[in-house]
Amino acid sequence: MSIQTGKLPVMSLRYALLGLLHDCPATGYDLTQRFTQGMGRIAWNAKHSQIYPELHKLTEEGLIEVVAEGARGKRVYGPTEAGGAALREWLLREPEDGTVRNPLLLRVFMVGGLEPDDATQALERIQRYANEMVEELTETHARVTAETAEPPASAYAAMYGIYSYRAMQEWAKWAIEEQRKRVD
Amino acid sequence: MSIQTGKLPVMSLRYALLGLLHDCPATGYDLTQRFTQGMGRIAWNAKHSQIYPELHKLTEEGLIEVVAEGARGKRVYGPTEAGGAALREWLLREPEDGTVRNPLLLRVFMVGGLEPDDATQALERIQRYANEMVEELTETHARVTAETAEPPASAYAAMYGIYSYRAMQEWAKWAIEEQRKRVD
DNA sequence: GAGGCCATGTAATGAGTTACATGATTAT
DNA sequence: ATAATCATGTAACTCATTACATGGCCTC
Repeated sequence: MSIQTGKLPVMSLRYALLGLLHDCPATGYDLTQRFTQGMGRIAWNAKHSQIYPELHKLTEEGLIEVVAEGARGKRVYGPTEAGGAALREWLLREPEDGTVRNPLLLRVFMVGGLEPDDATQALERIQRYANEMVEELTETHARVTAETAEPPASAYAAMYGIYSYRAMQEWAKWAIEEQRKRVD
Repeated sequence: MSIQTGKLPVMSLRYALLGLLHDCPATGYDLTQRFTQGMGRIAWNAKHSQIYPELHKLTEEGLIEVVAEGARGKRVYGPTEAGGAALREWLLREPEDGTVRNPLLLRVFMVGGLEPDDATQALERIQRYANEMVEELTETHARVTAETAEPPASAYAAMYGIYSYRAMQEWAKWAIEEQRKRVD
């Protein structure tokens, strides 16, 4: 039993990869796609240039392994026993809340820097954006749940997105109302 | 008229700083506090080690200036005309949606990697966490709006947090229900 | 055979965190 | 006096993005 002295490194990317591979074995290319289409929009993103080296490290450490090979140097990875254990251990750990980052929100919280009319327009744009995202994610969720029986990370992510963009709509409505009050 | 070839650098930090200084002139120390207490939890965070150098750069570029000095080398910054213009320009720009990052969500979307019981417990923990956040942010919002007349970035951020953590509660309820279905 | 997608990798640069470092002021 | 908070800064390191680079496979 070891005593925790310093902080654990975050390294969420490796757990993101372990989690995605747990849902379904995949190539680095597949994982890149899944990031940009699914979870990348909601919780975490990574580019192939970061994914490939991380897959190598995880393989060296025995947390994942090549489960199939194919044309064009294709390598399908899956988690090992140790990898599954590492994932579970991370999931059950008390979640220290790491850094949150959302450039879109940063932008809208700054509307105080605009003239009231411009601010209202910016907020209305947010409403429209939230509408679009709810629609898009509703489709995504339907597609993802149709494909697989169990709800994997992407289904959870899509549904979370639906709830949270609805919240964004409500917030924008509230904020527009606030703006209206300020003008009067 | 120039044609955009490459991508614009993101540099959200500088706009975060410009926005916060627009709400109210502040020192690097103040800004650090505001990040960790307010918006840092919801949209963007930065440490003093990143803030101070950026304040220097912004000063060199004439976007902010020292509006007051005090004891202990204290320097209060405020935006210049050019800084205000740069902020407005950024706010009105079509928002390309930059990378979102939320380690907490990443974690909960991975509950597929757990046994049903453990998954349910993890989701219940999320519910409790969301409850706490709603309470905390309700207080924050009340305090922030009491202090200043106009709603600045921190008030918007707090209210957004309230809506979005309520969404998290609803999502967790849904996810727990899904888990229950899987067990049957 | 040409264009698009699949599939992998590395190098250079930029952004962010942790750790190191210092010192004045204020409250107890 | 001594601890907490105010206030600033730099250096080393890690993490993430962009750009560079290559080549096979598949469809039209």
